[in-house]
Amino acid sequence: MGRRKKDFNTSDGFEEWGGYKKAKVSKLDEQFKDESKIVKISDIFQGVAIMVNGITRPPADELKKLMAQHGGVYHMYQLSSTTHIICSNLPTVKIRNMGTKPVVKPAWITESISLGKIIDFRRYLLYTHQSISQPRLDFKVIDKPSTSMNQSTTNISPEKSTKICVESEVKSPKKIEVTSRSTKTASDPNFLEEFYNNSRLHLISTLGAEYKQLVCQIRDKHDGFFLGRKKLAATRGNTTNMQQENRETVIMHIDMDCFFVSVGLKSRPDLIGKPVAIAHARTARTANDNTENRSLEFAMYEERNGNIAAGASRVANLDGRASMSEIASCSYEARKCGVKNGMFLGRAAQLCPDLITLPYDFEGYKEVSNLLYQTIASYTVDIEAVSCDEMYVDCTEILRETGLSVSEWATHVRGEITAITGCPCSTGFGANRLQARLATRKAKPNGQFHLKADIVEDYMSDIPLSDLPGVGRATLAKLANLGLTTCGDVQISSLKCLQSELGAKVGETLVDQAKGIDKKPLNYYQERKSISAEINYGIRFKSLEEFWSFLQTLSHEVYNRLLDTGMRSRCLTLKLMVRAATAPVETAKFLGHGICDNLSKTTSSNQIIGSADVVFNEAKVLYEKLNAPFCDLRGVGIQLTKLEKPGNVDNALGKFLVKKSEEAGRKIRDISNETTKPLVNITKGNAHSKIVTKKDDKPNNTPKRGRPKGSKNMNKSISNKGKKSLNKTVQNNTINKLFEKKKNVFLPTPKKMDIDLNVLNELPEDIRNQIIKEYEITPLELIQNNEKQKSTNNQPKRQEKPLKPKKEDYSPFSKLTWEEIRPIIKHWIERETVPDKSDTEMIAEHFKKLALERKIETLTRVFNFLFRVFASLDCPWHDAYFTMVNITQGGMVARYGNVLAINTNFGCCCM
DNA sequence: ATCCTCCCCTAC
DNA sequence: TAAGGTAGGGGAGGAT
Ligand SMILES: Nc1ccn([C@H]2C[C@H](O)[C@@H](COP(=O)(O)OP(=O)(O)OP(=O)(O)O)O2)c(=O)n1
Ligand SMILES: [Mg+2]
Ligand SMILES: [Mg+2]
Repeated sequence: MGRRKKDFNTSDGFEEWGGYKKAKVSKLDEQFKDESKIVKISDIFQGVAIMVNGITRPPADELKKLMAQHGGVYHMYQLSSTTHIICSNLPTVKIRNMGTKPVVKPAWITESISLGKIIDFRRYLLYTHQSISQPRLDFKVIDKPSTSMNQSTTNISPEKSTKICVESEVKSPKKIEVTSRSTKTASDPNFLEEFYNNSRLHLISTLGAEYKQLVCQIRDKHDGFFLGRKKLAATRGNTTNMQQENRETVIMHIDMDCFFVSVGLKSRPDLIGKPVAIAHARTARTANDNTENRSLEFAMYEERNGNIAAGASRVANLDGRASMSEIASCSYEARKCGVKNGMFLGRAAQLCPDLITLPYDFEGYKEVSNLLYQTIASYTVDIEAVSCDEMYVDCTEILRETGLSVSEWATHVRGEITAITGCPCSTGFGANRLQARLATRKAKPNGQFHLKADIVEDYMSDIPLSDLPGVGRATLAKLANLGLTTCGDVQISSLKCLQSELGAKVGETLVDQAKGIDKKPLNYYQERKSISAEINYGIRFKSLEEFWSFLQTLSHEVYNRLLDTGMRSRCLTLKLMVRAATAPVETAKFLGHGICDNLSKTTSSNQIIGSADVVFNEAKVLYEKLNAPFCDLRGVGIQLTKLEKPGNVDNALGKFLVKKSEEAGRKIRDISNETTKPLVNITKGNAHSKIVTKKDDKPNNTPKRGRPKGSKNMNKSISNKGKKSLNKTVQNNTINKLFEKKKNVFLPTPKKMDIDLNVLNELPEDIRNQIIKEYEITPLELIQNNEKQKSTNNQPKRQEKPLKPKKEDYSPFSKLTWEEIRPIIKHWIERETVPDKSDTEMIAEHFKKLALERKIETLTRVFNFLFRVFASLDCPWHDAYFTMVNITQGGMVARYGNVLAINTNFGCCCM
């Protein structure tokens, strides 16, 4: 308060900032080596910038008044072209957002400032620098829990800060050296690879995804002969049961018992029957005490999660030396003491002092998974993969053909799996997936159970809600608030009440579930809707460059995964975990993310993402928008959505081409929604079998593509691990190859056009649509067929994918001349009552490309034609025209910095 | 009404 | 020390 200052004061201790504003980031750390400067900055403690780029919330005047009320000092401060308001010297600063919109946050404020929310800025210290490439200012926060300086772990550059902290408190620089040497963070060059080699969650995610993919492939390639099933039927030797009519659908759920542990015990039979857990840490106590960082974080954790953790806190009773290594899986003996999968080892050891830990064996898990799936696939392909140790199986056919009872079948298949894998498993049976899963729960460990229809109702009422799939801790807490703990409780409560608490959908499914009803059929073809890579461990960036570098690595990773799936994406989301404002800088768990706010931001251009560089640049832009200081990042992820098969890009166009050939012209969208059902029918249907055979005759057009260089491959894949016992189940070479082949596992088998398109046209409409989808017949292909076989061989798609990803977007038009495209467009407008947005955009993208290629004359002809034709159409078409004009002009501006003269005046209401 | 964005929740 | 990933379902609330 001793400081009186005027607006726009650039002296007064703030010169330091002026000094930094020209500094390049790379030079910053160097500057901070001069510790006197740091101290000086710290003198400006409790400063807060409220204004960014001329927008102040609350309004400057009000802020000024507030400052006066609280005895603080108010400055307005100009730096570069940006104005900041600084409020400083306040023991307490609380500001209520009085504006009409949420505050435009300074970069370093991680709390969200919603309307009316009061923010406590007390703890912030502030300094700033200007980053190299960005015109905007970047801030860092220096956390300052108490008024005295000695506590503040100045967060300048971690090495610096640690040093300062330690010197003032512990005076043991030696320790620091040790820590900084052995600490490997995401900033290190090979972090990602090493992380993936050690991440169980990464392993089970990718493995699970591979099996989902594999099931699709097996189904596509399968010849309908199931060796296991045949053998089993033969041993039965009778066919009497086959005559049993109308057998009801029987769903089986099968799941390995404490999967990781069981695999581990294969090489440690001496530990069978003992409480065992799989974790990275060997012991439950760490060498160093970390009480200091933990107490605050744990307190915050309880505060944030207390309501839902309900006494079962993850961090309960943990002290400074309890291991926070996570238990991936624990044996049933350990579970008796209350140990659970996912629990921290330290906590588990408290519950179960005799707990024995075993290390991971990733290769072993892959091997057993593979054998599990192979075994089941020798009986049926009606499989929905759930994860690497678990699946749903429609057993109706098996039971019918072998004439076994459910329990006989269960005994048989469990015996076989146990024999082959060396690991126990459990199976549950029921009329739907829910019943099957609940049956498995009862069966475990190493058992089987059939939840029969006549007892379902009774059975359900005693089931705790926590057993229901989809009901987790948050839902459970809400239900507990309503006084509900069992399915029986839910059975007698009102739908309305549940829905208002849980939401419409969840409430509805819960009511069904409580009665044992599950309307969701098994899904054999699980289509990817998103692809992502995220790392929330080891994220500690010391400079912006480090972050950029990591972001680039991650961009490549996620883009490579996209290539692996053979899909394209139009939408990118950046996901950040940012240290919560009051959370300690050092996390309780070593290199963990600690307590964070989760932020995400999505692109909206809707353009196809054509390269890893595009991913990187988009992610960069999004990061800037999220306003999170790199030093507070604790997790980074990139997610790609709006996925489409290259065939589907055309599908947009395909829509009208398909519609064209079926005069009815019904909504195609339905097809894509019910991808599974019709396919099943087709597989069984007569009309289709011919085509299936054809397809199988010629499986070899599969483009081979390797992973671009840097990608890790260690953790990957369904390998030929399970070979040794394979002959037992050998039945079908094609299928076994799928299991062995690690290559192509990710690829959706590009089924080659070997179908006579004329035959296709004679099929019933829904089947035809399905085939078109399944075979990825591109409109281009259809076009070519329809318009007299142009050049069937130069399919541009797919082949461009390999090692060097092409930058430019794929367009089915790219190989066509305007003369060839014109009749297509004519056809389009004749057949469609209303233009489809994606069709419009696809066409427009082609024109944009022409602009970028400086094909001005062509463009002129194009738009003359379009204008003439579209003029006679109604407003939706005019809109489509404008869309095309706009997108094309985008290309013009990019190439020439100027627009092309195009007639846009239809003299119509929509203008 | 319907879509989009930014979350939160759940499962393995 | 520790390796807290990945995908889908769904809701709130604003934009259209
Ligand atoms: N929080 C978790 C949950 C699971 N897994 C891994 C290890 C498990 O062994 C495997 C399979 O998960 P399950 O849910 O099937 O659990 P288990 O197989 O271990 O035990 P259960 O007998 O209950 O199936 O996934 C994990 O790493 N972390
Ligand atoms: Mg299991
Ligand atoms: Mg499982």
